[in-house]
Amino acid sequence: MTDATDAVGDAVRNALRQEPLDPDMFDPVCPSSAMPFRVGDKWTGMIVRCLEGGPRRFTELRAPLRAVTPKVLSETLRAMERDGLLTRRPYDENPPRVEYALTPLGRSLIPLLDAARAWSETHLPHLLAARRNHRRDAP
Amino acid sequence: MTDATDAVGDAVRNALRQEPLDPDMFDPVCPSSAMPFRVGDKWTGMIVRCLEGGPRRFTELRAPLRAVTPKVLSETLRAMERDGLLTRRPYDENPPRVEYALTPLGRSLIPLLDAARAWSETHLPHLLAARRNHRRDAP
DNA sequence: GGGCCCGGTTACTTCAACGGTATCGGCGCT
DNA sequence: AGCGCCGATACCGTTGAAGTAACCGGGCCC
Repeated sequence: MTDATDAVGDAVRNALRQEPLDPDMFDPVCPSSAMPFRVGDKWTGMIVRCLEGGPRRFTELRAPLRAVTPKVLSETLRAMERDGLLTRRPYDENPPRVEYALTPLGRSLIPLLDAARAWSETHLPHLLAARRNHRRDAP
Repeated sequence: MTDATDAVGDAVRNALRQEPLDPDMFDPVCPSSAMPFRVGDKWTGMIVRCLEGGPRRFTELRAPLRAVTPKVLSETLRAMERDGLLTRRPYDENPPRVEYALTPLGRSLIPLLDAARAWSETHLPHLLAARRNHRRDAP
């Protein structure tokens, strides 16, 4: 039996903050290996996608970015903060809580990511087919 | 990424066999250091721009891409050929002549490059300013 | 026969990104 | 007392892209 304050807290949380990120939101096969473009560092584009729906904390980001180690995630977040793509906001609580949120500048990358994804949906199969044929033609 | 596209462009170029590429068509300061995205390898985007107006030969490409060494240019071109982004066409002449031309797949990247350039024109100054401020705030 | 030109190739080195493992500090819980 | 949570940081190793320097083959011209 949950008590009323907890229910309110959950409601607020769900209003301000979304459902957990899908751990499978990124296809482990596709990313940097095949797509002929990249936004920022290896993880930048995926982080923007994760923050698209609202702020997230460090460990929330680790779920969908399963392969990323805390070191690399921390480095990438810092670089993005330095470039004004996101803000880092620590809360004085315990256990510690830090929230990362996109700035308008960070959000401005979203159309670019959309364009890249659209390109991939249309053309990436051609690219991969060309790659396969080439291997067959000139080994 | 600055370039030397002029609206007069394609018709004239295709009819007359184009003018030499402008050796200064790429800003040596801007490219990989600042822009938060890349198309393919370091040089791929610039090569697409160079071939946008029609086929070019190896040494023609070396003029605008001043920093590129023959090794890297050769590697990049072969990777792009493998991926179906361009075709390589050697002529049986002498001195040897080889022409590289974009395929439709390669051309399909142009809108993406345009979007990236548009982003840069609008937002890159903000990013650079944020980077400067950050250095000032937390040294 | 000794240059030159074009379109490369080969061998070696450098450098930054990325990754792995281990550890920390502060607090609360049992 | 000891453990675990969260958000990191330190140290070190690997990898792969990129750069440097030198050379090559084959015609052509002097």
